[in-house]
Amino acid sequence: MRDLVKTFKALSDETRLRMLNVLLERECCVCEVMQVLDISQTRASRNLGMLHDAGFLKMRKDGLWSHYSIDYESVKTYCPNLVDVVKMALEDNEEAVLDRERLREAESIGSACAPACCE
Amino acid sequence: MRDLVKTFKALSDETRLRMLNVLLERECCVCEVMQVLDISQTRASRNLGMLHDAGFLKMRKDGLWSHYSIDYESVKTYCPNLVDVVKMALEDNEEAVLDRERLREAESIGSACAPACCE
DNA sequence: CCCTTATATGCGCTTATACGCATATATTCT
DNA sequence: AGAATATATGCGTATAAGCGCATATAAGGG
Repeated sequence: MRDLVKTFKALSDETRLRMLNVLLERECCVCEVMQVLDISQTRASRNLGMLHDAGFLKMRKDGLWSHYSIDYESVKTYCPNLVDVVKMALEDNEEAVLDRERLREAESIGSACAPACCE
Repeated sequence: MRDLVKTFKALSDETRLRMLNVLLERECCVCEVMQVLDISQTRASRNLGMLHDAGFLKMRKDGLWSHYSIDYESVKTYCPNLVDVVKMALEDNEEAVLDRERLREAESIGSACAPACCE
């Protein structure tokens, strides 16, 4: 029960929903997330950490960068379809669409952070 | 986005998850919920109100009693399967099973509150 | 009309959450 | 080794959440 509460707490914050939204598109490093969502480094790191701690994300260290991505296996074993619920709910959401656009722009003009981050 | 946050906030509390658990069995009035979950009247009323406000429950007034039940239509239009996720997650949960047992006991020996409540 | 019962709510308190600032840690490059 | 960059974290603070107490509201019964 405590784990289930933790799961939903992780989802009950706008910043973290916006993060899941962009990570559902593709893996991102912390500095990409902070630039796409236009939030501080502290805020990006803390909230990505919370989503990771709640089992929604997996993390991959690569040099200076921490790459976060949806951990489909972990989430599925706990709450089937929960990530899909978020995805569907944000599909047509105005702010979520804008964030996904900003993510694509970052891709087309090179990575949001240092070039070495996303090659 | 704000609505989605509100939806998940409603689910990120143990009391409210326990409430959904028993209401997934059947409609209950406030005094039944407070007795099955062994919580105060204030707490029962407030948290049922929050779940109602978030669109998870519908309310039916009948004399002195307020009967709450899952509002499948409302929830489905907003977040398909979200209530099912909760139901599945709590299916084998120890505390949730105990609450459902207490609910059934209340049924077998008459309603938890005044007899007129659940005829 | 008063009393009882069920439910809702204003208020105050306690605890939890979210965040920025500054700093620590870790890695790469020179 | 020292500088630069990316990320994590301790601390203080502002805001929100949860709850109990007392009280308000509302419906029924005597």
